[in-house]
Amino acid sequence: MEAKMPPVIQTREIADYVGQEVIIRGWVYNRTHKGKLAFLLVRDGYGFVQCVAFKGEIDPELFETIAHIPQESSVLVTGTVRADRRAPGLPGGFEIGITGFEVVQAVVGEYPISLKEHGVDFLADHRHLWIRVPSQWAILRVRSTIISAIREWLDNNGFTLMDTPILTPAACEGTTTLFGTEYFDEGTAYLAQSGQLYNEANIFAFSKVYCFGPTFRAEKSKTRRHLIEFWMVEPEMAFCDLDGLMEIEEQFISHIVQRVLRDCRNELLSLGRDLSVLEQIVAPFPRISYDDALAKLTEIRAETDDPELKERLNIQWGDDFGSPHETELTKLFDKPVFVYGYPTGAKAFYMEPWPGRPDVSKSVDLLAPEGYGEITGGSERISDPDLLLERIREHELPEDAFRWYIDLRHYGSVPHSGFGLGVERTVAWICGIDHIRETIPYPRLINRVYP
RNA sequence: UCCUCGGUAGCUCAAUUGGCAGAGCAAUCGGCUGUUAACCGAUGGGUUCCUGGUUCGAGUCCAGGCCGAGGAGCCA
Repeated sequence: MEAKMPPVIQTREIADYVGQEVIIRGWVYNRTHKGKLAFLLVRDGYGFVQCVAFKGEIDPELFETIAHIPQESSVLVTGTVRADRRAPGLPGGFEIGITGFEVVQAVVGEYPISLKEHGVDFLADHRHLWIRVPSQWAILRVRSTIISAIREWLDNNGFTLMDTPILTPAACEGTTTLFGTEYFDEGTAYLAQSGQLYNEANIFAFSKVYCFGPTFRAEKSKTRRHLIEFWMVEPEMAFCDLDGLMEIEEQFISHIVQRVLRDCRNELLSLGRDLSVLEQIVAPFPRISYDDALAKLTEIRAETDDPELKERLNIQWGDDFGSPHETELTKLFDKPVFVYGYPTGAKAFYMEPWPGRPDVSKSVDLLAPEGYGEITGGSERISDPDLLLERIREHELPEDAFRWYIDLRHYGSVPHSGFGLGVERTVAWICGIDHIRETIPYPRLINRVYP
């Protein structure tokens, strides 16, 4: 009788194969050998598993091959799965006793990324290889799950996906600097910084919509929370006021966090994330007005003995919050907190004024806990055509370019609201990592477009 | 754009007052039956970011530049 080939399995399902012979197709992440005993830590894209070979149990030549296989060589490992508490991996606790071993390609020379520490510049230069290490692999798996959860919730809650253009005719909000590019005979086109204005048209056809795509900001920002190219999901809802907006946001964010907890437990644990912190991220979220937040900050500033913090927290009514303010505010809560009712002057032109207080807008930012800061920004939009035109003129925006946008308010205008969620900031918060550059496969920073 | 700090072996870093350029890891070879970034021994490995200056002598001091990091502003 012909010998049956063992099944090729994924390391994440290894617990189901204890006692069976299986094949793992992957890459050697680490190798160590101790005389007649050799250990390989093999990754296959779904996890990491330790494979063990004993000299004497297998062909001596094969043992030498295993004991000397260079890091990152591609291999086919055949062996029997067994549970062993000592075995590292993801999920750990299982290992494979090697019975067969085939080298697909043996790495020649040095693999640049060792298991020792590296500097950020070196790692960034080798991002194409860096994504293989467990921490980066885990972060990017969480990112994928977050994006899946975003789409899942919106698709299941009556939202229609509307892809808004990436090449746009003019400044959408007139605030940030845009990337320009030559556009045939039409002059300069700009890379989108938001799909919101288009979504405001889309809701009149589909009621609830979202766009999801890359966003480009040519700002010379150089901080741990800024990318030049980042991904943003922007839901927009007809017949929705500021309160309705906050309810949707908290349901949406809660779903994302709980879905990651369900599907990426091992990844989060491998990143050292405290899961209990994430487990309490369930709607409703606390809400605080800009006025009250400002009062709290003034209080904190008065109480601190740190002269540096005192200086950094210096703020007057009308100013937008900077990151020091956001950090101090979020320390007061263990859930994300809504800050609503920002001064009109600090926000974009299209925001509906507060009833009876024209200097305040019906705007709301959601600040993530643990100092991660703003992850969403949204507002109720102006629905009156005359007020909108007035605002466009006040902001000295090109009236012609906004003709279609004002037009929307003439044909069945309704109260409507929307927000934008920054995917990378959300990934950074949920994973508990310091810098946004690790939350996207190939980050674009002010001083980096390679690789 | 502003403020602060940094640039030495493939990587991470050390080098006393200005006095012979060093270590660990990685690579190559050898040893070891439970390693967790294994360990032990051996071998090879340098434009000290660049340009100019001071000095008998510069990785070290001075001037200018380049590159990077952290923070600020702006924002998601």
